Amino acid sequence: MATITDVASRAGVSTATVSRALNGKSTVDPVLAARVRRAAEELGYHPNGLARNLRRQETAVLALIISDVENPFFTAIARGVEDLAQTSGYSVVLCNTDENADKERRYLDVALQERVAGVVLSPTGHATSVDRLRRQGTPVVAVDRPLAGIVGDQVLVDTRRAAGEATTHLLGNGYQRVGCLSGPTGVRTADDRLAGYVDVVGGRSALFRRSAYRAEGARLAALDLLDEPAPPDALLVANSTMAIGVLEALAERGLRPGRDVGLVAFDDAPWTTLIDPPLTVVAQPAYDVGRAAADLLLARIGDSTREPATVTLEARLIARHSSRR
Amino acid sequence: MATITDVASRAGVSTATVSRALNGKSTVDPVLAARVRRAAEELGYHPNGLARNLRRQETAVLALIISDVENPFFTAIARGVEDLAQTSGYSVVLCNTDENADKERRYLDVALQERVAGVVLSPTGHATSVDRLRRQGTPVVAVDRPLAGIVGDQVLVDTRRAAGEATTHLLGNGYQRVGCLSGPTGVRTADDRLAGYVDVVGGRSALFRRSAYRAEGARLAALDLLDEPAPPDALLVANSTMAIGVLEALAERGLRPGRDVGLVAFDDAPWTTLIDPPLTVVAQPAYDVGRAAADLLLARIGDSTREPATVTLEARLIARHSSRR
DNA sequence: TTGTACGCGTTATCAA
DNA sequence: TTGATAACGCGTACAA
Repeated sequence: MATITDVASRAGVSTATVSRALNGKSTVDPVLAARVRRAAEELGYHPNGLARNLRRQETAVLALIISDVENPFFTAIARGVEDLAQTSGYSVVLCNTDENADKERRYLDVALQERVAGVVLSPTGHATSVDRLRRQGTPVVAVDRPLAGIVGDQVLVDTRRAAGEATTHLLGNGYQRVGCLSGPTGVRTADDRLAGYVDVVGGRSALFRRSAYRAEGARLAALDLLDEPAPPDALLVANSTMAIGVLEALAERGLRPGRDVGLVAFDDAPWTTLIDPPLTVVAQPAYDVGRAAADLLLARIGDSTREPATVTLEARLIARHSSRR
Repeated sequence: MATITDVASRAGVSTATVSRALNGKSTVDPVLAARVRRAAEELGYHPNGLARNLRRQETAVLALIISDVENPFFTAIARGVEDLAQTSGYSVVLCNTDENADKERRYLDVALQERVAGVVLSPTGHATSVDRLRRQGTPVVAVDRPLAGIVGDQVLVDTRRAAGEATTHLLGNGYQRVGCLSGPTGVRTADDRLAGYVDVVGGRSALFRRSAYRAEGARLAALDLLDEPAPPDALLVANSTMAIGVLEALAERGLRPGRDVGLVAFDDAPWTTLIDPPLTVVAQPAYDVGRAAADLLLARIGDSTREPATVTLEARLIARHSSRR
């Protein structure tokens, strides 16, 4: 693999000149510059990013650490982050933690060791520690869920309010016993959505189960709820992956969404309009969350002293047919 | 940020000893080793991966470059790659090219410049060039689609045969005019699936359209086909994203899957069992494709002289109700 | 077993 | 405008 030294000797100049010519920094004699470019071309020279970053003490890559690549909500965020980052010449690498604290820690280590320019993180849980990154000066912005006990940049969705609104919507459509299926305790979004639900129905009549943010867990939880002596006649479900499990559970019990059991789920996944009846959803502006996060991150990279910002975006209810009889 | 030098002076030893102690390579006096670890701990020392990789001329990260993060097929591959890579201590970073040749080129450059240990690539199209990577000695394995004109490791799915089988299945279920909706020309999987379809129906009676591997494109293409004077009474659709568009098109025309228009689509997306009627699919072993690719890549990293291997996995038809009347 | 010293490939500083 | 040279932080011959 050709190095800058090879190019230099081939062009008959110093490495310094090669560097200057190729980076277009300081001004270089056009003739020399052309010679250098030619030599580089002929040698198939590509600068070694490792050496460059080591020298410059910076990298043009952002790490995006999310908990589930298979969840459309997070992939939409990824596209948002990517699109904005690209405009500033940053590349984005995606790391999937699979809701696993160990993997998360490992990827945070990688981010630290590889000295990425910044990280966008959707923390798996309580135990997430970004201390080392912050100590080292690597900017971190939290998305979707806040970082426990840390003041810093973050982009959140007002999911509690949205959960309340969805519950009210169900009640308004004549359902009497609205239940809720939420994610794991300690995961902020799950806690918030449950809280928003409780805000409306009141603590005494709350009827809910919690499970992992997965289809299978939700299916079991839903079955459990439906088999109660006094089962719910409507369900608020905390994300679209769980919604899949809930729909399966309803099918197993021969219950029809809407008519038998009202349904509202978080996240406007692409398939929600395809099913019968179409699913009423709480659409989160995932793409915009991603863009906002990248925006905050880039701003922070540019100026580490600015005030930490919290951006809160609104979710909106899209009423379709699964929430009416 | 603490460096190895800081640790060395704090522990009262040389940097060489610190390096040895922390990497557990050569043998070090236990007492000194403990002192080193303690000093490192106190300083919050984390080795600089850039410097380390520069020195070692290697990195423990794999790049996975795919064309669509929002396609469950690719995310499943991602999990396969990741799971296998983890067992060997490699991290995986995901790059989304969005079916865009420019982005792809950019990410290939990043991979080259950052000197990743290897890359798993699902090439967007004809123009994909991995010459530079290969020249540099970075192993590349192609997944899903082969790299044009290159002999190298690859993991493919026998999608042509599967397309033929699906077509036969539709014909066998009494559909008379089976049509096909495939992806863009030049994308190997799209070409193959179309070819598999033509293999069965014969060139003269072929009734097909091609569009981007996207819902909207497929919707339009499906509408176009359905509005023909002699429209198809069954459709083979080349992926699950397109299937969404096709289902929308059918709904717009008031056509019911199965009864009015038989339907088989590639990829067993999570929602395919939720719709009514459940979608008959050609399930590709995406997760296994990912594992196999990582396996090949790791083997190649370990031994660059081994024979290039092509792994071909089989897809299987899952007959549900959208393909019968 | 430990330390000294060099080099990995760049870029930035300083003289010329 | 150009070139020699010193870092960046680490790992590893080689010598002690």
